[in-house]
Amino acid sequence: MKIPAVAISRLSVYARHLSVLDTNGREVISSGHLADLCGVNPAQIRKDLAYFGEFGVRGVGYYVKELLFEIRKILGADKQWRLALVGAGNLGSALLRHMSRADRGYRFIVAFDRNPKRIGERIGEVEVKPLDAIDRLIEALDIEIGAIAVGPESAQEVCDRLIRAGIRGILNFAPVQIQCPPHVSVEHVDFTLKLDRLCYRLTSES
Amino acid sequence: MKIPAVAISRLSVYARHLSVLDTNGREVISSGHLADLCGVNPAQIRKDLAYFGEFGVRGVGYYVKELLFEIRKILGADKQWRLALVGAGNLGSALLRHMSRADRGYRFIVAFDRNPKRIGERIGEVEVKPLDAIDRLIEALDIEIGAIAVGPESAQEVCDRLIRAGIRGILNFAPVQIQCPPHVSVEHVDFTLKLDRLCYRLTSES
DNA sequence: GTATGTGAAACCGTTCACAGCA
DNA sequence: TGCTGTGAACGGTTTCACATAC
Repeated sequence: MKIPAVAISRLSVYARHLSVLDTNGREVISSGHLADLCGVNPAQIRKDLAYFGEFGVRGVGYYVKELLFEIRKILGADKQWRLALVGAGNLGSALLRHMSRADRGYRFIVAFDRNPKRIGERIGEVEVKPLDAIDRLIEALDIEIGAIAVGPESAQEVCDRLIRAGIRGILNFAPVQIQCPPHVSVEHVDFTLKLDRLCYRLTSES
Repeated sequence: MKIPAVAISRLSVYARHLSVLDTNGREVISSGHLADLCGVNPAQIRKDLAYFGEFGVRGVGYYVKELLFEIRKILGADKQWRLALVGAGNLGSALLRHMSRADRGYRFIVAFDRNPKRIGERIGEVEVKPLDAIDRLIEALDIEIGAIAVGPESAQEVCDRLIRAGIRGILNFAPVQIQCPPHVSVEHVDFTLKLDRLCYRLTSES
């Protein structure tokens, strides 16, 4: 069955709120209450969950711990993912430092950069390696996801290189669309598009 | 007429490609060719443009310079927007440095931070001010958009403060939904949601 | 002939409303 | 009684197909 990508993002949001609820000692929650917290329709939550099975108890609701566990399993968040960063500039190094103190399921293992001055530098918990090391290290370090934080002009080249090295998941921060074979998944993160949207609304609504 | 937000983001993408085409000296382009470049359906481009008027010539296509100009006008990208950053940590300072060398229509004018150690520091082209200065400076500096790059626990408070100071557009990098009155527009940028999506696909497609 | 602009059709995601079960 | 799970209705976006204009 085909599951919409937005539904997956909503599951992440549900998981975040469930995690807080669990920490607060809450044991059971209804779709209605969770929907209020997440700002969505109750039926939406039930439909999203129905893609994957039946996790609730009729007349009662969902057991917080159990549902959180199940959603984590669905999302693949029940393991540690090993990431590599390409491009240790402003954005890239911010990512490294940001994630090094995150207790989540994501861990940057290594970073690559073109600039010789940065090679050998330590940022957060990782060391910066030259681009040529990609082919060797991606496999040796068992990296599963590549984050691209280089300029738009070299994003495609870096992408090709990562794929050649065996990467199947790419998080692209460069403001360009990237071409990939179908066995590779790409997610594009581009806050300038969001900024443009904001400005459009500020322009048109006044 | 109600225009879908995704349509606006597509206009941004069209504009990017048109800009490159223009630089390369291209004068005319058809929806079919532009669609190939942008990875969308040709009818999609025509429909998106039709929300705002008629910009093409039948049998010919679109004049690149003219269409680019019109889209920029629609998006409100024909002016310089004045931004303020709240939260000059890893992500925040990366944003400042990143945007200070961007020749786009966005300019960070000032940054705010809670941490006394950071007050007075200069990052990129702006100086870090204390949070209390928000109320006064947002108006004095004629800031139109606030970017929130603080932790999830203080995002809502910062948001309220910005709105009280007169901000009508917010770019939220904190991984929480934010409550706002209807006259304020918010865009949420959250790469961890994208990362979760990636992991879901890597998990389920194997 | 060629490519736009646009009603109609197809598609997809969301919400409703209620049957089913604790 | 109360809340989940789900078929059906709804609403919105994308794509098709063709009339229209250069």
